Amino acid sequence: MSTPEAPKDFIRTIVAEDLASGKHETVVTRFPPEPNGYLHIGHARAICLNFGIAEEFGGRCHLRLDDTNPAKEEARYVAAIQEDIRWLGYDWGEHLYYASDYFETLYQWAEHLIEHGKAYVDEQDPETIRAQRGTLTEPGVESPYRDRPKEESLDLFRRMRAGEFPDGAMVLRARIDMASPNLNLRDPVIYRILHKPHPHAGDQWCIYPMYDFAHGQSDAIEGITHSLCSLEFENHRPLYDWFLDNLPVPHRPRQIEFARFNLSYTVMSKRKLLRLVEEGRVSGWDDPRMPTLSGLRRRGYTPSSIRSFMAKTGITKTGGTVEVALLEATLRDELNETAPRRMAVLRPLKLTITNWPAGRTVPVEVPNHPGRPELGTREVPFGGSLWIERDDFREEPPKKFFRLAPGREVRLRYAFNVVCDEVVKDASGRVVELKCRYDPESRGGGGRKVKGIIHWVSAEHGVPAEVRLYDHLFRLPDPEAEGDFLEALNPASLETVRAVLEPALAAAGAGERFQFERAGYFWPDPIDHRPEAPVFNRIVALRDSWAKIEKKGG
RNA sequence: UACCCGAUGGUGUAAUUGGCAACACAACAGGUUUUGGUCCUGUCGUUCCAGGUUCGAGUCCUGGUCGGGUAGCCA
Repeated sequence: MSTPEAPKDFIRTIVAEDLASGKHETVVTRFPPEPNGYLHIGHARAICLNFGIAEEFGGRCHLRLDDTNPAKEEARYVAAIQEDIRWLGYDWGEHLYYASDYFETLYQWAEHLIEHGKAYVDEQDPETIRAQRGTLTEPGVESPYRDRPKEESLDLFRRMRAGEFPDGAMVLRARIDMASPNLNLRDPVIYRILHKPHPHAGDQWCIYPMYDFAHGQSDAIEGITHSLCSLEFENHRPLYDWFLDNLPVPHRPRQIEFARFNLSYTVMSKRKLLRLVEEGRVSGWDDPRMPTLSGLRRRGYTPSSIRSFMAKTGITKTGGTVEVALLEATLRDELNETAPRRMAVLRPLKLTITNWPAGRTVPVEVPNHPGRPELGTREVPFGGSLWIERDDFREEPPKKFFRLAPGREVRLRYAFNVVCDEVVKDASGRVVELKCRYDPESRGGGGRKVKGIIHWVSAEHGVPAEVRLYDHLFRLPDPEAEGDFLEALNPASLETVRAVLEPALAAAGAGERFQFERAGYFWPDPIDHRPEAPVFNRIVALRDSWAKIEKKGG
């Protein structure tokens, strides 16, 4: 399942070298999400990287829930995380781990540090500890407890575990260097008291290790060779290595950092996504406009398009913003190849053929994919009463508009040419119907060549449906550029229309993706669609060069 | 005026590790087409700056500029 043309990035280069030099016999990576929220497309990069490398080099990739903080984590996220990773196409086999399963070992290692004079219990309150940490330009101040006898620290630490002290009463700190220019090395807190049951470990702990004291050690326990994380952990690497240097770990992993990525027209932080959900700006974590994997899945994105997108954007240490246009182009590329074509009228306008024999219906043979004849054809019923796209008619056509207008001729795709003779309006002046004349000689493309070709659905046979037209959630490339990102929300990110589908679409099965000709790629909404009440989502629109021409001319 | 990291078209990545700056997306111009889709062709760069080494520098050296990260008992 490896993604084609995967670029050889600096991390893969390191892995290849470590394998070639014999430093490692096999590569072991891990994807370590904290179960405190839903996975988004930013996580997909880490997933594709870690699982991708394991796959390409014949190693393995572990799924590890990084659950060291019961105050923020919930068991319900674990299932969602697994579902998202599987959906993306990756499998951790039996290698499902929890950092919390290592708590006992971690605890023993903490005592080991104390016994070697490399950790101490600090009874100062959080404010004092913070004040003593110093600033970016000034060194910190040593805690008065820093040099207390190790026996005393050991006793206190054991009593911390036994639950003798309330939350915040004291912490265990690594004893490193309060003057280090790297703040992470200024005697970091490694254990805190938290009288809170743990979603995975249950109620056996009331002290919990901090990330820094858990991550590298977990890597070591699992035999991880390359521990890949995002750039913001770069400053933590010296600490990561310090623990490995000072603990009797069974293995030596290496941390390598890569740049996180940003996508234009969206936000990625869990906090902001949560706000969208909580304030009801979207329908939930799986709203098709959300950059979450569950949102993209519901929207209709294919996992392969996301993997391929990740391969195209590559892995570097340069922070940047990828244009959503690339994601969309990647999806279109795939769907153009694979999606069967259908006709659907999104904003229906009645077209009546005045010279069509009353009550007559003829089947029109239509290819399922013009570029792939092997996909066969289907019959679409054609009659004298049709729906066409409202946008395909202009009473006063602008320059370069070559669709229908009074007196103009267009081809009804795969069927006949028609000329518009009369425009019918209602009392308010709104166009409600076009009366046209068809050319019996023009069937299937015979007769005059015309510039305009439009799609249609027989009014008698068409199936009404709700169609949800999704657009970017934000109207600015960088929603957080200025002020509140909510002000950048795109008011038109969802438009729901009452459309009419060609009959064949009524039988669409779950998971089937189609191109609605001239409109875009669509699929039945996985939750709301029912055969008797169809609901389709627009996954992505087709490129629309007429819209560009019109925008320029207007 | 701390420490760490980064800088190549509008965007994201390449460049045989010192040898003609390449690919994709976007934009623009044209061609093909029973989807204004697809497909095809073309256009779009002082490789952050200044010096230096070299026959030759995106790549090496020195200095600078700009951008990002870091002061949770979050991860």
